Amino acid sequence: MKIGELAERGNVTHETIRHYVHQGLIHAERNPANGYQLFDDDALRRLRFINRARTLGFSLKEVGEIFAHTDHGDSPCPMVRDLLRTRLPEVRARIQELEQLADRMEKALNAWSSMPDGAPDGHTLCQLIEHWNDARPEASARDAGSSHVS
Amino acid sequence: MKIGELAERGNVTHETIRHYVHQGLIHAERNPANGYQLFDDDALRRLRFINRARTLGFSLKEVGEIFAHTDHGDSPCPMVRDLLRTRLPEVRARIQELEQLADRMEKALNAWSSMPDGAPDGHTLCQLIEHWNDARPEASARDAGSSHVS
DNA sequence: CTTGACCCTGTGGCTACCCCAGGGTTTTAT
DNA sequence: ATAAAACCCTGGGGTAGCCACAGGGTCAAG
Repeated sequence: MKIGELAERGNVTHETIRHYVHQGLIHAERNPANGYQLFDDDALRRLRFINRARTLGFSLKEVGEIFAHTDHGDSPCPMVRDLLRTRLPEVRARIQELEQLADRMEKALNAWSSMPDGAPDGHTLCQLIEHWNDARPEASARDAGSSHVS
Repeated sequence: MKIGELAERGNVTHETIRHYVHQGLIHAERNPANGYQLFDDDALRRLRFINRARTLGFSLKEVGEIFAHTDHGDSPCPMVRDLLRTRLPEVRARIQELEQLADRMEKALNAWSSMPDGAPDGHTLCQLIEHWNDARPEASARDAGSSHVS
């Protein structure tokens, strides 16, 4: 099948497939007549595998490692378990960070509802933010960097 | 002050400052003798502002827009409120996504604890993942893409 | 035989930086 | 005075997972 059909059957865009091919996750033959990529059922199987792995939080790089194990004749399952066990607490930590962020946002909105906007005076950037109580005196700016919405 | 001092006082690395300067968020004079960047108190004020804005979930681009308003003589506060009101539900949605991801991971780990690894047979990639119940029959692969740990 | 749908390569963009190379300058210690 | 340490510069590449072009060639239907 050609890239468009694979994309449709795998429920992704053709750019996604091109990306996976470029990353070496999916292999393609070439039609020598026109240079088109030709995919077989194994490509579709890999594509669907990638989709599943990604709903479990695996990165493309990790998927590549899984494929490398399998192609080498080794069972990747132990590694997969390990990865998941490592990743789960990270996800939970990320959730906590985001909950704290949501908290800060909510508190700021509440506090600001009773504050005037303040006109710019050449030294003030935004009254609301500058006079807002950070509530995290210990936090460094670099820690805060990871508290972002996707 | 030079970049190192500004970095220290603002609790960021000098690379971060170079990044902000490059993005036009912080302005610097130049010492014509050696090309070193020279920062004043306004730079420090802006840097601290950026740090605070980022703990509230604002992106650098948004900070840039806030600065543009202020530099133009307009109060950015209404925009800031709006941004936060828009962003808060997005953060909450992201939290839910991650909670669902954590759930899937946990369920997979539990299910797998009683499953054999399975040896590679040339058609199987990873038994665990391929025979795992997705539990989200409606979900498209593209939706799943946003469910990642930072 | 043309139009539209499909395919190609290659590049740049997105976020918020980090890291490195390869080189100048300034400060501090001896 | 000088040498080492500490600081500064520019510019480029890397990170994750694609998307969006530009500027083409190819193929199927009417």
